[in-house]
Amino acid sequence: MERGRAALGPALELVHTGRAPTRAVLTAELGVTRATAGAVAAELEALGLIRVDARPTASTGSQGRPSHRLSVAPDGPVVLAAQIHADGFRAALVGLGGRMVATAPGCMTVPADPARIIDAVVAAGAGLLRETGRRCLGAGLAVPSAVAEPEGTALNPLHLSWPAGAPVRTLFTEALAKAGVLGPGGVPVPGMAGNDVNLAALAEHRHGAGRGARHLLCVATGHRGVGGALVLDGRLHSGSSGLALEVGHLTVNPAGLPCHCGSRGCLDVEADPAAFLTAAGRTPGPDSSLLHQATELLRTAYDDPSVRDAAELIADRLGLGLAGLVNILNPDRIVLGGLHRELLAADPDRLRAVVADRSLWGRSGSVPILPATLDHNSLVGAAEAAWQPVLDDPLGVLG
Amino acid sequence: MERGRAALGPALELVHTGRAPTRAVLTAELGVTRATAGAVAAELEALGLIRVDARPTASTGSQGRPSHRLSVAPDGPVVLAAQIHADGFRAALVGLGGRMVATAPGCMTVPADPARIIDAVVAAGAGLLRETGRRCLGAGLAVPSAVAEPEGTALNPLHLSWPAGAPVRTLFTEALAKAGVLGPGGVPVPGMAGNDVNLAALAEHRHGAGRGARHLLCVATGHRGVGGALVLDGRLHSGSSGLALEVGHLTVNPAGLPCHCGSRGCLDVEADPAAFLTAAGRTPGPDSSLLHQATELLRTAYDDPSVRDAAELIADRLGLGLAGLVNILNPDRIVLGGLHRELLAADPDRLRAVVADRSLWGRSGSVPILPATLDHNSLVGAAEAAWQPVLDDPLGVLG
DNA sequence: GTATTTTGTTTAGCGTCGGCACAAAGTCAG
DNA sequence: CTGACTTTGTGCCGACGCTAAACAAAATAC
Repeated sequence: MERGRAALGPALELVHTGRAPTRAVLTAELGVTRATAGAVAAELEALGLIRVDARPTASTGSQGRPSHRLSVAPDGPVVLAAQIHADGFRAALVGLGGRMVATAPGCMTVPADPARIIDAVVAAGAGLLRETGRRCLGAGLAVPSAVAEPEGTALNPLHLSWPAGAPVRTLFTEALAKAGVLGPGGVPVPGMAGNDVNLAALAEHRHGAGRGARHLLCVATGHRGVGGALVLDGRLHSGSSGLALEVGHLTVNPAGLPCHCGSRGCLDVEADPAAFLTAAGRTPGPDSSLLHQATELLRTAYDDPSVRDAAELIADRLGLGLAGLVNILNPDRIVLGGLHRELLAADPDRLRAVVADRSLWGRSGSVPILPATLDHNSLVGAAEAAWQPVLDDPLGVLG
Repeated sequence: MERGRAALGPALELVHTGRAPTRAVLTAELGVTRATAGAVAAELEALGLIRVDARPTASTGSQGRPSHRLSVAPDGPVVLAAQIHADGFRAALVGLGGRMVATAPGCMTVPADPARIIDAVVAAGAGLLRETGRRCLGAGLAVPSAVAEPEGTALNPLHLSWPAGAPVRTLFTEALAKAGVLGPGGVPVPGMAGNDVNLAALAEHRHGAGRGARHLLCVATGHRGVGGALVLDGRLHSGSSGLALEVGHLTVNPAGLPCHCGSRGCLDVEADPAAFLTAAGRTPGPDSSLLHQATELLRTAYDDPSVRDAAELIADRLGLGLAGLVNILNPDRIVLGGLHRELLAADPDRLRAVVADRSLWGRSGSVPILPATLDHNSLVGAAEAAWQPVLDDPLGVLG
């Protein structure tokens, strides 16, 4: 009776990522018959997740009956996405397709303990849900720290002056229950928590510069330190305990600065915004503005030789680290975020040349290196994590 | 009518890896009903791949009807496995379960060009097939070089004095056709080719020290250089073009020896058998005996302070490299082969301590590091690669 | 010896999907 | 404008592959 139950998840993911604009291509992508694809689309529409245009698309030039366009339901359910960073937090409602429906930024003038700030960001999200009246199907939280699995604890939330091992997922889930954020069936939605760079990589893979990549490597800075993430065949690879891609301690300058990890010349201290500012002869400001300060300097004063030299120095070190990662992971695309995105924009060729030169197989076809393209990609990534159960089994969540 | 088609592959893999000793646990592992599991087992038995014991197992102590044991068919079909290394080649027939049915070693006194030696090893394998009269379902070849995908070319067969880019998979497939190695339907079997360490990792994961690991990292030496491999959720991760886990150029000694990659202090030149022999004050012999020479020295003269010191030096460097990999890959187990296996055996605690100390989260639960346990694991791994199509879809190959 | 537990088999039933025919809605050729 | 063609969407049927449930078999437990 209900046709196409197994294909329901894959079909939703295709529409979600914009790879199934019509039922015809959905049929081809799923490898099923038109009958099944039609039933799948009807089912997803009945669930309120996608929309099938009543009018066929305007003439495409090709002959044959025109297809009806598929798209995510514009006022379908959403997920609650939250991000905490050094200078504040941000809550948002995100629909399918990575569509940001509503956002609420928040400041944090004094460092707060994990429970307080997580409560605050959830309260902001719950407010958005009340204002918009949207159904909520899940919730995701991005934090600037490695998050251990399956415990859901933040292992190194250094930039938030939190205690190591803060149980962020539990706190998030409890805050959601307290705030009355209910999912299908009236039960509180479970909270997902993850590292911000990991989640940003997921977002870039689904909706940004990483679309279509099979093995996507992302490297990005916040204010301090360098983070990495890897998406393999569409799934985030976070290692056996969530701690993979801690790339900050690759050695990129053997005679460099000592690092808190015990070694010296780590990527973390040699290629982050603070390192760039120092190299350019500038005095780094407070931690919570390093990224902004570095980015502005790079954008406005690139003609200044000291800035240019510093940019090239940092780019060379980053290139060395990326080359090491290419030798180990062999990705087919690299996306850079934070300061590294700006370094790439300032001089794309230099960085690419260093990576090609220092990676073993660089000569025989180098890896494309692209800047991140999404605004708030960690936030969208938190939403992706929250959507994942729905994408895996729509009926299991909504049935 | 034909019951259990989707579960056929998973079921075969369970029996193949020894995780389904009876139909009862097969039922549980597959998550199907007893009826389906019984039909699946019957189908696999009819295909000649597994055997269902006629007599029930001896009393197990637990009550209830005793189960009939499942095992791989002792005289079922085989695959042709081949390995080429610096001092010769080896051909074998390998059945399901990693059972070596017949082997034929071969020497190579003078360096030969790829086509000649591949022809020779295939001829040896074809001879074994004629002698034993076994059905052949596939063929796999292990070479000491990165193998590019999808081209199937050997990119750095340095130890074989082959030209870089030798099309080993094509040569292998052609040799199989020439030698008349036929599969089901009388068509020549296709040849698979892969890096020896990669294939060894696959073998250790299925039948050796890596059994049950979710994310398995293998690191091993041959005579020169260091190789790595990663098995993720049971599948070999060889990157987007087959070049992943080229771990030989991690920096482990910033002030160390220059490497042909342009850097200095790479794992390749700092932690291979030649480096160990030099550190111990011994004169390295010819390339094709370095591993043997180093292993013997380590086994017989570990009381000699110079040997012990050298072993500890190399182990420390290896530990540094492994720690870097742990930070990036976060595996839940590490298996070491070649000289590294012996270093681990000589002093297990030292290596584990270095890795725990230098990896970021070592304190909160360090990664188990184990020695490889299979003889000829690259050869068995080549067989695993050849079996893969059968494990994925038995009917597609045999139906 | 009977009850209980666990395993294996048979049968019936049903859900899900492919195949096919048909309808719908456009372009193309004359 | 009309008819042929192409492509998309839908309804119906049948087959395949599974579950469920009852039954049978073979051991242990009391």
